[in-house]
Amino acid sequence: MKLLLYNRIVVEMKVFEIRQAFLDFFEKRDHKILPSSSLVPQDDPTLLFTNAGMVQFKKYFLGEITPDHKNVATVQRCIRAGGKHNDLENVGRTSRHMTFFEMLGNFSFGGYFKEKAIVFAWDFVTNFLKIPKEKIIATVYEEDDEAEKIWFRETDIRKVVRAGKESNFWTMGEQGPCGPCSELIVVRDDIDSGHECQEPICDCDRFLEIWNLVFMQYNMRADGTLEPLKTKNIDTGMGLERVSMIVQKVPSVFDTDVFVPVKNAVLNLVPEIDTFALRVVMDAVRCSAFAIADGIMPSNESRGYVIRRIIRRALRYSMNYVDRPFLNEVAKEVVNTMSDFWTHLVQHSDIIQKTLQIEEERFFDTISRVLPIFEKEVSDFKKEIKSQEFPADIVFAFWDTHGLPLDVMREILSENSLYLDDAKLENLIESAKKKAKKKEEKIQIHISVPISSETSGTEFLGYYNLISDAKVLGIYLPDGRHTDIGNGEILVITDKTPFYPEGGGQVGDVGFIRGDAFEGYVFDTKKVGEFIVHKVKVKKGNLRKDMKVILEVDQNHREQSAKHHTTTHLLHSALRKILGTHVRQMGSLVEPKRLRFDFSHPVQLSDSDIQQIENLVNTWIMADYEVSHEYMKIDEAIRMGALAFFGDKYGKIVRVVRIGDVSLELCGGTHLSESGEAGIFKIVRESGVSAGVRRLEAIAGWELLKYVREKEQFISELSKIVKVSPSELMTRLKNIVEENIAIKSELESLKKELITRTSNPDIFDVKELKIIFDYLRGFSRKELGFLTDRLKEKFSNSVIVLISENSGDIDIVCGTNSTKVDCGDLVKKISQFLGGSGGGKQTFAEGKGRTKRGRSEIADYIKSLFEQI
RNA sequence: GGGGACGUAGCUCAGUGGGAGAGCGCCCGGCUUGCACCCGGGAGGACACGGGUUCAAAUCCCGUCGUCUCCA
Repeated sequence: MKLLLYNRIVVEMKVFEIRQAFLDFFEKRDHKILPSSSLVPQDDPTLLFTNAGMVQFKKYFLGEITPDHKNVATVQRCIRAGGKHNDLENVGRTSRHMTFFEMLGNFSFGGYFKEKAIVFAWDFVTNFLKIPKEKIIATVYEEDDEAEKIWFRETDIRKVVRAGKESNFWTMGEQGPCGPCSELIVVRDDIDSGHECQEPICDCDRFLEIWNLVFMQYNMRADGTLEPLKTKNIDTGMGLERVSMIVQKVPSVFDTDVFVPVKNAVLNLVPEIDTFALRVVMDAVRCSAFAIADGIMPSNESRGYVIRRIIRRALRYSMNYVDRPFLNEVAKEVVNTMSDFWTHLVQHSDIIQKTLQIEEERFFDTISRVLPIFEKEVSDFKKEIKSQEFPADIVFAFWDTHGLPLDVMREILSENSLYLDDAKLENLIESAKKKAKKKEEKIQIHISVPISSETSGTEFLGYYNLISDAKVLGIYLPDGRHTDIGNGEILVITDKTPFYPEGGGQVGDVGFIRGDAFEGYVFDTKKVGEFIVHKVKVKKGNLRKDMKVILEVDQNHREQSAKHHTTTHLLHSALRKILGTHVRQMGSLVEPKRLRFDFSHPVQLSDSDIQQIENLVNTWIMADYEVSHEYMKIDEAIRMGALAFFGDKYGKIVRVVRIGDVSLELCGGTHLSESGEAGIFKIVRESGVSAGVRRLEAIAGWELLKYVREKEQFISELSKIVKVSPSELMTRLKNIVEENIAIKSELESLKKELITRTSNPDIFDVKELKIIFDYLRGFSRKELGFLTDRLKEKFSNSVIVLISENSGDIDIVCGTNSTKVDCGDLVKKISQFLGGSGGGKQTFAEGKGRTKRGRSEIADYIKSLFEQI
């Protein structure tokens, strides 16, 4: 679509227009336009990032959820870095690779199939994007005759090529929905790849895959055989930047109009930057800006670590041109240019910049700290050793321990005409990876319950009841083995139970189990599959299968857990309100004693942050909101704005807990009925889990009263000890510490004075040496050392031996200013003579004796040592 | 979740079992008045915290806290 402006200038379609044209095209053809999902896959713990348009529809393809619309189209934000699809190392090297990109996709769940999908694609690409027909080649799976026929019958394409499984058979995983696919490839005559290309699939830039149409028609069974699907699906994906590059006739994706202002921003800040680094920088800023907007903070774990690596890679390649943070400035321009469509970027603009800046500073800090140490290591190595091979383990240590980029070290080595054995380095890295992978094997309890039609799981009654009767379905030993009669410590499964099993961060309930002549204490509850397992300590009698029992939850335990669970939700909301919506739950623990909450946040919380958060949570507690829950479809819950987080495995229907109008969260836990029951709430500890993740510990309700009382008692005991009122405690303690330091130093100088005055040594002349010996009481080694120095100054060519009885110990110190005597040996002998041990260096040594001997006896011994020589 | 490193003077750090150190900065005195002036003298330390091993620990071991870093 070319627009004629001012009669002369021809303007190509902008990225914004291409995106819009795509959505309009499919909307007119009976597709529902849906928004992009987050870069964090919401219901797929196996996936690091959303890496394709189909990710949010996976459950539709698997048939787990029936979609509201048969045909849909989206523009999906995607990251391909880490995991199966990893383009990170290609970025910068080609004209088309990026870690972040937008994917245009049309989907059909049991609606249309191959024919329509192919016709839609051809129509859009040739008639709307006006890509010349003669430049387009289609590929089909080698066994898919049908697709090939459709291409020739329904379109005027010139060339269709058959290809193998590798490129043209799509699978979701080891098993599940799969099928052949067909790709649209654009031949770029303008590019000379410099080699013979294997048309049309080649790694170079000459043949550009722009659109992949997947025809999902089989289900792959675990054994690898294919069975036809009842409902066939369409899943397509077209890279927006790639297709824009063709439409706009520019050499790379980085030359399309969305990148031009970003490029100018970079060149403005770093004019000398090379093309490679420029591309890496543009990609990294775009990727990290979108990631941060979706709550992914750079960190040392999981997807946050991938973002950190992307940012660091950009800094690494640009550090030859710039030595200060600048990505955060570039990010401004990214937000500007991308927010015409991605409006959510604007509201996260501040946090994107701040996070990038912190991350950049961290990188430069690390480099400027560690690089000189490495350089010194290299120059030391060159001085001492003749080999040209620099030890791989040193390079490894600098990378592993200090995060110094490997290729930066390689550069330094080659500048110093040293080389590195890459295989050795690779070995070290591999073994470190293996070491990190090794997980502690948890003892897995394998419990098999005879599945009959009436027992497909344990019914949970605990949202409404704390006491219930139940029938025992199975009894197991702690290691999971089946047993019929239980005593001692056992695991009990019943048909129904009021006991809440550990889940969603909340610990399992405790309580009592009673039956005919039987009593037991439930000390923990867990979930295994669909069954709830009670861990029971038997107190009286035996438990048998099929026995009727009464299960009663410990009310205090449950209530106090509920206080902490409800306040956890309030805390979560308060954090997002006060710190920002970048706050994401990273972990949670709810127990009667306290709650612990981990969340993403780049910096330490200030005292004022903590106070504001506490105030807000307490305001909400005192407002006494109703806490209600309802069941709904997951997509409905998310549409309502419920907080749902990665890591939980949600089913089709989810439970949503609502607290007034301040919190809405997916949760299966047990809660209060009104927020006011929490009483009062306080954060008691703030700490860091890893970079980018903070941890708060807090308590509420009765536990908080207990906590306050403990603190109060602590202070009152403290004031009793120092004998002042609590209000004066601070000044008093400060004074005591200061006094203590002053007294210590005064005592030291007094002791020095005292020992100088007290000492009255014997002096013996033996073979031109002066042996100076004294036996004192009540002085420590430190003072003996001081006196030794004094005597050394006074007498040249002397050996000083000082002994002091000091609270039961016999301390020996020896010093000399003669080179003919070794004090270490001397003290060893003397201390052995006195039944102890000691040692030191030539000019100074010390030791300890255990048996007392008279002054003259020791003096004679010392003299005899010198006379022997 | 697992691995590695670090924490010493205001700052940057050295010190791998034997007496707490250097450079810069600071204070005092002198020499000078050309740009990191120079010379002499001085102050400043719970060696992160707690426990252990040892005749002896900044140093070795365990734990806690804080910071950095690699991997899944």
